[in-house]
Amino acid sequence: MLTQHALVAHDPMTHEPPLPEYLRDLNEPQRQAVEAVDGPVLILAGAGTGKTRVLTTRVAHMLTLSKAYPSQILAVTFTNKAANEMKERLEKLLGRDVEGLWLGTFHSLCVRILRRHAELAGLHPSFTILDMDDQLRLIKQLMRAEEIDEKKWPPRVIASAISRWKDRALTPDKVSAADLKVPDDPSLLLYGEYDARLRTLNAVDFGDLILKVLQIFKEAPDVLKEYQQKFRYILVDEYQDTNVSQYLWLRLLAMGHQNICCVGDDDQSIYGWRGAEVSNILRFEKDFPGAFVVRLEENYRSTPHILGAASDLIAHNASRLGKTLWTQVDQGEKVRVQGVWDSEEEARFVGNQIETLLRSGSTLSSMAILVRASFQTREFEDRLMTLGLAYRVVGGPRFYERQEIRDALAYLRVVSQGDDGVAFERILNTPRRGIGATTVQLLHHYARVQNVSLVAACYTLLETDEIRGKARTSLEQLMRAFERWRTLSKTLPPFELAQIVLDESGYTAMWQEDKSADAPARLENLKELVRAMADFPTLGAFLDHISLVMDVNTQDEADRVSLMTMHSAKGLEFDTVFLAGWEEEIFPSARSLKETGSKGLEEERRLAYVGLTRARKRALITYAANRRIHGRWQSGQPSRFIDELPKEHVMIARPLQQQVRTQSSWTLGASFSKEEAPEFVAPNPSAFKIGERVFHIKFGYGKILSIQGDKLDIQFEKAGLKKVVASFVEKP
DNA sequence: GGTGATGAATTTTTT
DNA sequence: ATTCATCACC
Repeated sequence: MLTQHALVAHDPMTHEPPLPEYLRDLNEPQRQAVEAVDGPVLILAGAGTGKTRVLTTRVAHMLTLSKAYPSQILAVTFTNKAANEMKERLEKLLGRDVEGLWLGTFHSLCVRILRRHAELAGLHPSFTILDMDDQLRLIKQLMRAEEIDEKKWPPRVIASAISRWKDRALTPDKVSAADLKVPDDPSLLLYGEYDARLRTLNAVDFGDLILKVLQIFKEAPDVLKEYQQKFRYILVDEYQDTNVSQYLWLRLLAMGHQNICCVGDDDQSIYGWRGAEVSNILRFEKDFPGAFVVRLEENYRSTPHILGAASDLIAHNASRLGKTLWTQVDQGEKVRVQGVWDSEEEARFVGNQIETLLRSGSTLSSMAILVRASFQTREFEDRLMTLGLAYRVVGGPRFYERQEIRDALAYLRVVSQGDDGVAFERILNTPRRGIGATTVQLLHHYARVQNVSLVAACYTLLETDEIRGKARTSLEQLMRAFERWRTLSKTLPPFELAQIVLDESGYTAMWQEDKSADAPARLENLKELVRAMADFPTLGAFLDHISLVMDVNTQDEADRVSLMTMHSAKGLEFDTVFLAGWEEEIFPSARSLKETGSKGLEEERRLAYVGLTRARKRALITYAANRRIHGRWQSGQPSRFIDELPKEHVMIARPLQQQVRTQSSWTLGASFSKEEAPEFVAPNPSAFKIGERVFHIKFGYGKILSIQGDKLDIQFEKAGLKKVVASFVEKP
């Protein structure tokens, strides 16, 4: 079925069968992991040990040996990014396109299966997929109907409880009321109602995608058998991140042949809070007796100092399988720890370090600032902006989660699926067309009583006199518009239809008339949405795509510093990594400790491990004595993780003290008393003098009028008087 | 039914 | 500090 010529190189010196070329570049454990094609295999792949390479090579190997057709291989990842990367690298390895491989996220693969067998799960194949925002709306509605106090039971908390149950494959009937800690906890009641509501809406949420397929596998043995036979080989990436449902799903599929290969790293399990079970990877050998376990421990990414620091840190965790990363590269720099006065100074310090590195020839894109929580990126953004350094925030608010995009999509969902009540309600009165809460309530009431969709209720009630006045005319107009758009959708390409819908509905006009500062950006986003739709043949295909891929691929090649949380940094690497905000309460996060205790602490520590191991050459940890939280200044202590770092791999600098402080304002932690003097650049005092002639990259030549710290007032010859940052001007 | 003011609560991480 | 919800008033 396949030719091997291109991939096999003969070695005339030995009598061994020739080794395919792709195998020769692997180290011994990697090669073992690739060649153990049959039976259960667990690959414990430490950070930077060539995990993706092993996975892709393994698939290539199976195809080369004609072990299976592409369509008989199931490869599961957690993110769409990982799936795409795997596909690209596989095709590069094989030198051709691979068609028919079942490669994707758990969720996207489940959609594919579920669309095919929807009726078996009590769904129509056109079911819609709700995202978190939809879920929350729905739960709020149910809570209002039940008159449950939203203050006492925040809908977000209820939603997350439901999701956790689904992660653990617990349907409402399997949860016992005794599991609830507080007696009047309405979560379980709402879970039941929520699921019932989803059924009438012909909708599923993310958790359901796995759960419904699981249900089909259990209730329809012939369907399960079909897939068991179809997928002769199963590969799973990031196995430490699987939840119980996903685990059960995999077990059912692998039950017969046991040809399942899971790759993961228990030390990088950082998604316990959304249902991931480290125990899945810890007990793999019990689940699949006789499993072949390989450890990938040779690290190709970081220096020994970085690995040493990370290894000692993670050794403080009790529940782990244990690995020792090693590397052949030279020592390099020690991991540095720097205390600063407050979060503003932290941003200044990191900014200065970046500039220093730039001067020594580093690029911006070789650096990243990693934080615990996304709100921490803000101060760095401000600082980088001031310094005129290009940056990119990775994993921030995502394109398809923006309000205007979700509104636009709601219109399209109603056009595509006339009975999508969630979407319909969203845009019923957006833009304002005089359909207020009273009317919506009326529609809801009727829909619930008659057990029909919101849209159907709308049609029926329009035939009566229940709705009058402005609401009536608006509603009639809207329904007619939808019918027209629906007709158009049969002939027009999706992006043209979208443009018409947005214009005729008055949605575009709504933002055009909006005078707020972000209105132009929103209009731009809407244009971008229409552009993105051009790649899709049908509206349905587009909607399915975006409900799973909530982000747009931005292939931004520009040279920028990356700014992100440690969670979103997983899988990435940079020459230099700044690890900011290593303070108690922040990192480890107080909330994490409060909610899950020592288990939470271990997960935080793994997060620290992930953060550190992102660095190839340099890691610089900072902590601030003071930080503004919710607008209030609060003081903090250095993170316990700093104390856990081994002295031989770390250099702890004396905290920077930019201004004179009273002794009470800043006490050195016990571990910071015996340090060497800071050897890095402190925020540089201005090297300029008043009256000096300087050059600014944007404003040209000018004369310094006054100096305040690192800020200069300069009278530019062409640009006039400006206040600029000292680091941005130079002596001519 | 819409608008604007006031007051409270919020912040981990995301497929 | 910002955002969100509720309430009084148009």
